[in-house]
Amino acid sequence: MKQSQLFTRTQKEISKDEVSINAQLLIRAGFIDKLMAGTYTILPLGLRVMKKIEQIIREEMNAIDGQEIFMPTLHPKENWIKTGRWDSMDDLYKVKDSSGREMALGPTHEEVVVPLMKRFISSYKDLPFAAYQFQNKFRMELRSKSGILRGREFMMKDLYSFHADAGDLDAYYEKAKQAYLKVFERVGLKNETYLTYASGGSFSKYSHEFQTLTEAGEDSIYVCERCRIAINKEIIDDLEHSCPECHEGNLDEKKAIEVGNIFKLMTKFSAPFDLKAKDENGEDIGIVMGCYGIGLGRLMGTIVEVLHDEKGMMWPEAVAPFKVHLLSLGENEEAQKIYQSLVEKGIEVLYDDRDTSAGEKFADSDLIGIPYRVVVSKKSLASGGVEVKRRDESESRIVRTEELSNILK
RNA sequence: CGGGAUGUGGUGUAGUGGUAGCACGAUUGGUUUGGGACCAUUUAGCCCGAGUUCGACUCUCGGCAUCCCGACCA
Repeated sequence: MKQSQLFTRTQKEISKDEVSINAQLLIRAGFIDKLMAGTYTILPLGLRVMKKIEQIIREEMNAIDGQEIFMPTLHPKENWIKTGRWDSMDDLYKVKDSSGREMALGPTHEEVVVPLMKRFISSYKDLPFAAYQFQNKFRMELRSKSGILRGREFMMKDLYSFHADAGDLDAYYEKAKQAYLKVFERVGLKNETYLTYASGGSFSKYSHEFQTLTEAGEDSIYVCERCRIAINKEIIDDLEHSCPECHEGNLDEKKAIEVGNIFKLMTKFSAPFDLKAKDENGEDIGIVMGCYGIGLGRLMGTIVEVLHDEKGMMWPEAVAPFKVHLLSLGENEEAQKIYQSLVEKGIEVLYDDRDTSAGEKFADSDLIGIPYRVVVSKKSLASGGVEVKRRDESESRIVRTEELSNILK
């Protein structure tokens, strides 16, 4: 894409109110725009990142046999009455239509997915399976904060699994756990993300969160470096301050943000909707469920919090809006040719063809944080080609133009 | 929801009970082109409402918004 055609532009300065790093960088670079506290427009560059994150998650959910669906945002009140959450969930957005009918804006989708599955599950033979979606969730946060890390409306992947018994749920839960670790590895947060024991509520001893270490986080976790796991502070006393795997007490307290969680729901939601199946003997069995969530916007924000320097963002290749940032300095015809040839080879490239100063192009390139910067100028051409520099390295090198696409493979 | 801070062009700020100024940005034109270049040009503002007052951006009250701390948070 030509940068001259991008309707967004970068900003050098940002309102002093914006103190969180993810908001500062994403807004300055034109990835997102704030509409209200906790609600953001995703702009072209930001959406490219979101779509890459989405696709990675989709591939991993498909790999554990998740079937993608898309459920509505508007939910009938009756379903929420049935689970008791119409009254008990205080961050539920309630809306009314002109006839006075009340509805909820979905903060999660058990109230939709469970009644839905009543239509399709009748036998143990229909089990197990899992369905998931990418959907905007609404939560009436009393205090949204930390840029896009805690919003009131946010994109989330939620997967629900359905099983004939707890043992089968356990097995699937383990698969989901591994799939989640894969997702966080693929988006570039492997080293900072810990499987974390957290409170399980009333139906299982512990749930698991995926916590990424960052000062911007709102949770405190205790990390066991040796086992690569952590314990949420909320349950540390239950575990007597020791690692549940190796039972050592040598734990570090760290700030972290919850980027995902997985939960055994058991029959908590299947029961109120009377979702059951027949077993081999024709007897009714209650269906046990698991749910598994990842907030996409929060994940994007977390990547920024973890991977940036004083000049801007540093996107991992897997989620970067483009692979290559091609800068044309001064007038030269070579840049345009290189751009076309890279595009023809299927390489995603943002081409800074704007008529602005070199300094501005460099600054913008550092801010936007595309993994490879390729500079075409009289100077580079005189030294034999183009200058290639990785965003996360300080040294650049001159590459002959013909070899460029090989380097970028 | 409890506490705190702040509201003046897009951003950062100055200012006085009596015509709101500067810088950056943005626009347009031109000169530039290896780290946010230069010249000219144009543009845009006192959060909202009530009160006090001859007169309120300024004082009072009430609201609203944003950010921060806490609480809450599958």
